[in-house]
Amino acid sequence: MTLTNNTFIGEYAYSLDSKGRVNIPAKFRQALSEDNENTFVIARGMDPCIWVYPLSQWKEIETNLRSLSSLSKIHRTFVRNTARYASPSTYDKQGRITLTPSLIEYAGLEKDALIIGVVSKMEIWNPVQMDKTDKETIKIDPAAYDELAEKIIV
Amino acid sequence: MTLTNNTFIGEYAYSLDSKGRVNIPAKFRQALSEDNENTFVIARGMDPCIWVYPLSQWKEIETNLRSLSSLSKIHRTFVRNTARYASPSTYDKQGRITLTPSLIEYAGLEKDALIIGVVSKMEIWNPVQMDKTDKETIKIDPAAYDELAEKIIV
DNA sequence: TAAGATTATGGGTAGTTGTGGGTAATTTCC
DNA sequence: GGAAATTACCCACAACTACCCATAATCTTA
Repeated sequence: MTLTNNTFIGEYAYSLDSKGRVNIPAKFRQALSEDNENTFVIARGMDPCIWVYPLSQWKEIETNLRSLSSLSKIHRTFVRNTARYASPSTYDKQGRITLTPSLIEYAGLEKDALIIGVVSKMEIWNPVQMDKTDKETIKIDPAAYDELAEKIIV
Repeated sequence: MTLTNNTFIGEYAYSLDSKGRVNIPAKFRQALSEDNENTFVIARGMDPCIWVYPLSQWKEIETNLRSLSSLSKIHRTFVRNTARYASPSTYDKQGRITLTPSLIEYAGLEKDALIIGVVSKMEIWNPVQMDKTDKETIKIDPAAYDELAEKIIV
């Protein structure tokens, strides 16, 4: 069963091969709408992981970035840092995309890669780093977290 | 007699087979509206059990998740943790859904599975864990419990 | 109560998916 | 311009999953 177009949920454990390729879960590939032409855009995540957008979604981000003024220093910095490490990547016949060395280093990826669907995009993590981040999560304000849950979970 | 669409009440004892499949009670399948295409979404419950949503219900949650900003750390964490363990599952010709190993482990399921209808969704429990949770329930503030009861029970 | 239908559970099989590696085309750099 | 390195594309295999059928128990209905 495939969910709504361009929606990604679930967690998958894959491995990064010697050529810097990772598999995109079959379910995610099927969820990708036609107009993306089998292409994702990989970029630095806000957390130490790689963000993988459907091409169409990235284009929206590009549009938003265009609207930011070059006169503002914070805008310039934001646009630069967002665009700088982003790179389109089309998956091959086996369903793999190739990651850039720069992003592999940023996410601290080695052999194992955890792919997590976060609805509008996906994240690629080093499982060790994900564990570490999970443990820090516990320190998040539980009240604020519960409040969110109440709003979101019907 | 079938209740309102997408409403689940009652308790059923089933077994988990070697392939990680459990039966969905026939009554629950009949209660599922057409637009769900025989599909549920299984996810981590707030208690140590599996939550099973009708697909349409999950889509609402997804929509809500999409509204959260990736710029906020707590939002990112919330979206990740909600989507991460969720997985759509269409029941087969025999009326069974397949659970993921990760969720089976989370709910501590072994051979026996208790399926409980909790109105808008259902829960899958290890009966032993359910017992334990029942006993802890006694510790809940009775005043708060009564207050709720008065509001809800006509 | 008996026959038929439905339901719960088990297992087999064909097709799909994930992973490794090979080869040809392209790019880079001296 | 040519060698080396990189990239893109292709094939092959092993593991897994979704789908199918079979059977026994249970429920429904005449």
